Amino acid sequence: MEKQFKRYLITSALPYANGPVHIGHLAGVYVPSDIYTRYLRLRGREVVSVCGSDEHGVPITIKAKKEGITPQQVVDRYHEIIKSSFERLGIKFDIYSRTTSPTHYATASEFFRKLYDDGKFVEQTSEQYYDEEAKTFLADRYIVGTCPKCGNTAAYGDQCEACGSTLSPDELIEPHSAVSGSVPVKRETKHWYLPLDQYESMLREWILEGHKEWKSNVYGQCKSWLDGGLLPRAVSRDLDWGIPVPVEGAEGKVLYVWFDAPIGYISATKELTPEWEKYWKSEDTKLVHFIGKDNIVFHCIVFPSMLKAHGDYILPENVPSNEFLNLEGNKISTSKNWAVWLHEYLDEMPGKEDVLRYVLCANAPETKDNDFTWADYQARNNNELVAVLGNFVNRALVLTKKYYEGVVPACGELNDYDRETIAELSQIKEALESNIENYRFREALKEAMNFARIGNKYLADTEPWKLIKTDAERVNTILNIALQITANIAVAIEPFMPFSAAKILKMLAVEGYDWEQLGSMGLIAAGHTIGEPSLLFEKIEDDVIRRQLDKLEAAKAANLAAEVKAEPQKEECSYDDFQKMDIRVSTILAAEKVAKTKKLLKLTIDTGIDHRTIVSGIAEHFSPEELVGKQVLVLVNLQPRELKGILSQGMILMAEDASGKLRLLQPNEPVNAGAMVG
RNA sequence: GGCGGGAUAGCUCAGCUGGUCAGAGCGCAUGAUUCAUAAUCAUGAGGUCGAGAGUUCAAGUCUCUCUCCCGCUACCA
Repeated sequence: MEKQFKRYLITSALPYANGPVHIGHLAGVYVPSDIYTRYLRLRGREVVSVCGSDEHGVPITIKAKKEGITPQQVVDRYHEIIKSSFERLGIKFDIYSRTTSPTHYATASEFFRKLYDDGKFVEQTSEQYYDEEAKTFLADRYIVGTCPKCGNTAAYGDQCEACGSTLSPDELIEPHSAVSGSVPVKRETKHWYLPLDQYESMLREWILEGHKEWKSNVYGQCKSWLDGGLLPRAVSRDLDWGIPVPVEGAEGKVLYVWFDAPIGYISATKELTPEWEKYWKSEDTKLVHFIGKDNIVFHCIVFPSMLKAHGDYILPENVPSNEFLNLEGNKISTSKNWAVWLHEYLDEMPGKEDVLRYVLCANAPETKDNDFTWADYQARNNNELVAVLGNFVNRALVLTKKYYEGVVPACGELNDYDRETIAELSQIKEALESNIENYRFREALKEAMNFARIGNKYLADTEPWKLIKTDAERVNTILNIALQITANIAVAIEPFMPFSAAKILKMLAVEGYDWEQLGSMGLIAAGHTIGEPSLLFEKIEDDVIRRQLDKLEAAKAANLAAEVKAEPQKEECSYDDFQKMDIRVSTILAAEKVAKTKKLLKLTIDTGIDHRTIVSGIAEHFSPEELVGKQVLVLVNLQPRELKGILSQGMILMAEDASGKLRLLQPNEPVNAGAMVG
């Protein structure tokens, strides 16, 4: 039941244009998709690979505001950096477009309009915060106020960056607009929703029944969502940065970024070729989305629903999705500058494009999160690329130079060992193909390297440097085979390491080959003169690695310094204000975890005034047992609030250090419960 | 808390529908070798396959419970 496809359409997740691309993006998405695409091209398949910058969404507007420039300037800057660094690494898309392109505006608008006209959306009016002064609706991110948890006065409506809490604007104390500073009011606004629930049975059948071969992480994630039941999702936002909703009376509204971004794949194809429809609308096209695990739901649930709602489009045949790559044991973080940025790598490590491609593929997070370390990078370069691959190519070429002045000797009669070696090569070809076609690039790369391993073994076993003195005739055959293997390597590694493949071809002074020629012993004709040998890879010394590690250390130190910096003093308050707060020393009498929560503890405390219940989000910091009997400071006259159905009457006071750890505040010696603090 | 993914030699990982599946690469040790970027080739690791129980003639491979890591999710005052 394996389907036959006439052509391939490969998409790679659109990088978000609020920062450059780092090794995590590469290992997760772009290196695999490039390998796959190059392989298909080598095989002569009809293939189109599209990508582009995702340039809408709130974070970009925030970044622009922060830097005092326009969103367009932000995306222009990063689009250029991303695009050129991809090119320099040899990530070769047929088109790298962007979602601010006119074609995309038109395509996304038409797409929305078609769904709208066909009645595929549900319209719903809800209350959202509105800034009357700036005359604009406010995204959660644009509402600033005091964090109800940690007291940070600069918490955002969706999150407090000081304590990491996820918030909603309703929770903020004294919310005000980040745009004008005025107090936002709630106002009704209309939005369009895509009723995902209507596509549930289609998705179930398509994924759960039809695509059991998908990677377990992808399949599992989809199943989880489908089993949980799908809800309608809003496809529009009140924002002025994005593609305007193409409907009467929708002024000030734009397409929500996740709705417009995947359509970017379609727009890019449109820009590339007038024949774009045959890629998107014929059943004999194999559509493959390369993404990271954070994108599974959009590409497997949401986008397919959109495509289905539209009606004309095919659905992806597979959605190979990688896990995350860590860096030196820590999560890669853009905001903490804990990353290896591609454009910086290219500047600092010139000529080492393939080394990075190799390491990222060999250590790709295909089944679970993986760790990138510079020590591993160095080891793989020195022990694998230099010692196995580079060395073999060098041996074959230097021997040819030495014994035949660079003229390829003729192949004589083969002996059994020759035939065995050659047979092994075709076996590798098959393994290589099946691994790539099943998106197992790590394994495939290992197979490609086996060409060089076999070559090294062949030379060691046949010992031409000895035979040259006794049986020069035999050496002709040996070196001919060694050179054929070298040419084979150029073909086998091209998808993974295109620069090195080209370098080998140049040293052999030959043009390129087709994938189908892989395994052949007739790639180089006898009598052909090869070019000058040079080193394919060079050893990387410790000091180079040291510099990269130092750079990371510096980033870490800078971070720490920034974190330790105390929050600025809050606004002055009067003595009366302070007096309003009734803080008491209290004793914890009992503590238990609140069912179905991870962070909440239900505490029974003796305030001296009474025994009461407080629910506190500290379960990740303290076990119930260790709290019982402890004295703590409690704000007892805080307005009670219901949490998980339990009425919480007060707040335990805590101190939080830079790492986010909580500490209890206690009197230095026990005092009676109910003692006033002030 | 719910859900998903992961846990296999020092390191990075293969092991599909249960019975040569206890493996590969790197590191390490010993030997061989010198054409080659002190590169290569051969041999070796005795890892209770996260823990425990179960199904089976037979379990990394299936079932259950538990632990730890990573995500997603949840009304973190």
